[in-house]
Amino acid sequence: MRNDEGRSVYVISVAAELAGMHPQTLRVYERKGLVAPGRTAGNTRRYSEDDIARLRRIQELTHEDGVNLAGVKMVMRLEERVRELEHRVADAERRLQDARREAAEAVDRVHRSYRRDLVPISGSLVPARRRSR
Amino acid sequence: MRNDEGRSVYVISVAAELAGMHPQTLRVYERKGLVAPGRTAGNTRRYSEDDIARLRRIQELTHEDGVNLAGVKMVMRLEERVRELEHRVADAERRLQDARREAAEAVDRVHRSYRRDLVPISGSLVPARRRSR
DNA sequence: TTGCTCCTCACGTCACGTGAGGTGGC
DNA sequence: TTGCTCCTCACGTCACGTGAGGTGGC
Repeated sequence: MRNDEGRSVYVISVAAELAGMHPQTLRVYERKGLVAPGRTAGNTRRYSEDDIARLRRIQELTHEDGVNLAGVKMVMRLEERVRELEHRVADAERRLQDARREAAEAVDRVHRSYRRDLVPISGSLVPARRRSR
Repeated sequence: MRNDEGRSVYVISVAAELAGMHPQTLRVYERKGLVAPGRTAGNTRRYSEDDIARLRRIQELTHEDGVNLAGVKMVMRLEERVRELEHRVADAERRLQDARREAAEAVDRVHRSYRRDLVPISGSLVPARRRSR
């Protein structure tokens, strides 16, 4: 999803303004591998929303945090890794919940399978099932 | 564990040599909050093994990766976060394995509890238990 | 043609490492 | 006393942003 080209709509002057940067700076960032805008057939850069977001993050890191470009590159890679790991933690913990619920249900099913076989007519020692349904 | 002081044994000149740095540089790094060696009663810095490892990591980041000090600080914080998250993922997945094994055992226990009560004498419809034991 | 784009080169500023210089306690 | 430690100040180097200058295609 969101891998559609054609969303790369902003020409460099507009992208620079949106990101609060000098157009020349955007060219430098591309040369250093910090951002990779698309190109038109005529070799003109086209910046996507994601590119703009990335430029804004670079702006934050350099201006507010004082990180240089080598640092920006490494920080953004690490932030990506953190996001991925946070996702994996959430996923693993969700699967753990599922497994525990499923385990309780499995035990319950086994109990019921035996009770169904053995105490269909008379009263039972186990608590009565709820009336409804 | 390993929070024992007293392991902070290296004086600044030795620490600098171990880390491959100028002593003055170590003082600068402390002022910038990149490393926090202990101090003796006489106000002399004492560097621990952990401090040395940290200094070596800073050396790598600045010299090999070209990251500046603001970047180093942020990168090391993120690397710490990554380690923590990797630990949490491993932990969650281990607990998932445990839960699944425990679930299978619980179901098995329930089966056996009924079989013990009901079919102690005659043969049974369920497959025979393994002979051994 | 106008206003954009593309590029390279150059320069001012600032961060960083480190040397100098002077102090004080084992 | 010697050799360390502590500190501050200063300076050379390098990264970075950005302006200048010249080109080419909608």
